[in-house]
Amino acid sequence: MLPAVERDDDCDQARRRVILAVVRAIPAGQVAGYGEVARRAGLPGRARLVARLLARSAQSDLPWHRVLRSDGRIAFAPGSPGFVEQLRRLRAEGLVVSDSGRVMTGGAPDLDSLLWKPAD
DNA sequence: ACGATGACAATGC
DNA sequence: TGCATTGCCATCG
Repeated sequence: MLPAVERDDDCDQARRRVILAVVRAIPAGQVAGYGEVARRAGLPGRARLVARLLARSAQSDLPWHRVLRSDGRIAFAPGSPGFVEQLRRLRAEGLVVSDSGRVMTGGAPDLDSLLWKPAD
């Protein structure tokens, strides 16, 4: 049987696991915001937690570069190593990113705009 | 306990 | 678009 009581640590680990799963679920060529990831993970308002987590966990299969700030820009300071790397990875996936770090999604391919698209 | 900090977000100008 | 302000959460010294 499972332990009668889950340690607080296990709870945190569960959160991490879900967040990473959400990030891994972002399709190549698409992006998501920190807050968006947090919400999908069932942790509304914990955008900064997502950021902290991504900073710590560097798994090879983790598409951390697809996570952007809510304004659609790379979170790293322009010119910083992380910025350069993320920019490189995003462009490698076919995304159009300005040198300033802004990702051009070609409108707003979020759920709403997709669901409202009349016909095409 | 308390203030500073950070891969953030929402709002207003 | 860009910048400043405020709110939030988790760590750290």
